[in-house]
Amino acid sequence: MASPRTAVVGATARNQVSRTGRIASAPRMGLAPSVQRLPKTLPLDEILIGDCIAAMDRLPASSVDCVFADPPYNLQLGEAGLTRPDQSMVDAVDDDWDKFSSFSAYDDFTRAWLKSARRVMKPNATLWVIGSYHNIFRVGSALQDLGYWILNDIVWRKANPMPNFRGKRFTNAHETLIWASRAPESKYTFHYDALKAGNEDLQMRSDWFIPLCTGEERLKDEAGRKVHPTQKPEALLARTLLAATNPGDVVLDPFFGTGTTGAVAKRLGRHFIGCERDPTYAAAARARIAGIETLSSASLALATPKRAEPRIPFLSVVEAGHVRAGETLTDERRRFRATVRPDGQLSIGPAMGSIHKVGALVQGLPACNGWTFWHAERGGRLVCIDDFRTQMRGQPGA
Amino acid sequence: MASPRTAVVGATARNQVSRTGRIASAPRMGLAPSVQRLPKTLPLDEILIGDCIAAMDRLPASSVDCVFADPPYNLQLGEAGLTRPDQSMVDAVDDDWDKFSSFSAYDDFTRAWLKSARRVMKPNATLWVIGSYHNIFRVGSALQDLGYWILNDIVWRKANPMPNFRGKRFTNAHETLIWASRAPESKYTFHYDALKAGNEDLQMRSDWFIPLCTGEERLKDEAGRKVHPTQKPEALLARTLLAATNPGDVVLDPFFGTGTTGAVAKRLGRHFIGCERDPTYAAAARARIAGIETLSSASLALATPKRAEPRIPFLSVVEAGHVRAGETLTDERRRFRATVRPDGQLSIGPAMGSIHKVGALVQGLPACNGWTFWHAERGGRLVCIDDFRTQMRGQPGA
DNA sequence: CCAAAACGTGAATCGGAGT
DNA sequence: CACTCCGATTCACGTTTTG
Repeated sequence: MASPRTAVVGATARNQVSRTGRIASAPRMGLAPSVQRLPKTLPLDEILIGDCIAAMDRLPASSVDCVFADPPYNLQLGEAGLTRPDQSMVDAVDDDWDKFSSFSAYDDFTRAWLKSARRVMKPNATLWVIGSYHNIFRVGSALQDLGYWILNDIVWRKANPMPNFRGKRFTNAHETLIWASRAPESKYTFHYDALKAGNEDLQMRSDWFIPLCTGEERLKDEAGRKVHPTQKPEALLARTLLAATNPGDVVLDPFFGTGTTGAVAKRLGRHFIGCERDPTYAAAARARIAGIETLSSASLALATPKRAEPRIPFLSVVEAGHVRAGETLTDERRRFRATVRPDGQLSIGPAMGSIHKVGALVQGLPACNGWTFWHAERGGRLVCIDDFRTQMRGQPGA
Repeated sequence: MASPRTAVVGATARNQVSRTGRIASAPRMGLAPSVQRLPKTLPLDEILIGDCIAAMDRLPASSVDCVFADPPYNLQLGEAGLTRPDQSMVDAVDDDWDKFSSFSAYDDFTRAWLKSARRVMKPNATLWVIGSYHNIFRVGSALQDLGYWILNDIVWRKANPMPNFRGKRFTNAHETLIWASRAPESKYTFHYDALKAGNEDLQMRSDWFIPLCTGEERLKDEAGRKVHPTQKPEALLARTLLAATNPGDVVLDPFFGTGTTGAVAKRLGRHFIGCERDPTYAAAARARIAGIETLSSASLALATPKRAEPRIPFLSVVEAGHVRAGETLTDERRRFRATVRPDGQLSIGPAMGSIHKVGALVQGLPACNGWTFWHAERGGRLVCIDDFRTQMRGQPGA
């Protein structure tokens, strides 16, 4: 999948970034959000304090490559609180930021931030949202209504979920992420090959098994209390960013919290822009991210997908002498035979055409990849003509 | 959880049912739906031909214990069709019943049938709906808006999903079920202990690993073609009905199709009411259900699901921190060295790939089990990376 | 007759560059 | 924008055919 190199604003922003990942970012002067000026350059690797909708509305349009959002879940917990079997209290999410008066109010909020985010996204950008059954259906519907195009829903299967203490329901052992492009026609980034290779050469599925954020990774204050109630595991963010962004890309997180998106983005050589209303969360995030080191560019380099490699015409393979004009090619099982012409076409009887056309013709199929279909005899063995192409690609200047 | 014994109409209906599962049902005379009379008794273990909304509106209020619904998904597939890598065509769901002109039209349809179903449900009844990312967010939002109370969202993880043939997305390897009670105050049925006992004494989680409906179970016509494009596996229905209904309960399925709900209900000693528009589907369902025998009440207590052996990708081992990105792995004799990448691939010089591919490459072999070949240094000793995988398998739910 | 290989298939929102 | 052409792309099962 090609990265969206053509988006003008984003390309400009990225070109300001040095190879080391250090960039000259727009100064933040501690002004209240309402009087901050429209930034001429993107506030890269910064945390914008204040309401995320206002903050996003001040960013230039079409300027970020990806959005990761972990919005309030609109949990509808009773007043009484939940107790464990030993009568201890469960530290539930009861923060003010998770209070909405109704589904309608939550919908208004959801549509507003999704709309603001969409303006800031480049045409080929994608967005991730995570949620639970309390809010994810509202979010998904809003996404579709606003013109986003859902690419996958992803299930984060928790290795160690909180049990259901009352025995009244199934253990709530997963959360849902929605991955969507800005529009149906977006040419989004997806590192299919890298994900497949990291999954023992099988396609990565829509169900991911990842532990909760606990232990060392979980941010705690001086008293040992968790700083944020819903801190997400870095592994989850890492998989999303590895899949859907390139090194140097800009990732926007409207609900930055304690900065997991920023931490992972920095480690993986991506840039982030965070919005966070709570200065305490933002301060924790800033300190956390300062301690992160970017991995070496060597370990971040992506495998080049086949379709991005330079195109080599079959004629060049003939011209280079790997295959000779007049020679006969066959398929792997020697069922069909065709003759190589000096102009790089194949002929079989009166029919003539490209390696693909003739391959399709003899098999009676609508299409065929001639590179993998046709073989030449070399020392008594059949060699796929794609091997010659691979060989030529290895040569500099090919 | 108490079963809804108090609901008056349902109790009456249930008392008419003999122990054998044979019941004296209201006569169906092949009348068109519009002239059928309001049944005085529930049409138990019957299939009502025609539009499900009209059919449900003719049933008495507060009369069923559970609803299972597999509505149209509103897939929005392109004109072109999808080909597999071998150029054969994918047999897509292109039936008329899955065609809607817009999200708005689909929403209207969804709200209408959910509203009709809710009237027929007893106060303590629950409803299951299955869907994919195409429709499930619309369904979930509508549920919430109509006053249903979501209890869980359940992920059906498919053992053998269709792959993504173009390498453009994550393999769509799951579907989502929503389980909701009629209202927040419903005292619904949930067989917590039975499910736990059938799950190696662990609480049943919200992610279920179940194979597709294939082989013998899949209904075929004389020509060997599948009768229905989206027949659901009986194992899926069995788990929902075992969890949320009691023997003798009445289960309503507004989109009966080829009758999986009816077949499983009968086998498990529950009653069904099916609505189906297509007489061909209904006829197939009727024949299918006639061949089902109800299990003995003794064996009903034992029906339990199995847990699958987890496959753990190397990426998960990296994400879990057992192996660090950037770390060097070697073989047992320290002849070869490779670097771990954050996406779960290994790299060695310019070459890169899965643990298996790179293991094969350095040894010059056609294949290699990377799990047993590669080792990490831990406290001066080499530890096989397979040990980390074994460690992770110990986690419940993996 | 048995083992191995080949074949069929499942709710799918599944190109992109060049002309 | 429409059209042409290159050429990349699949996993787990169950069934059927081949050796």
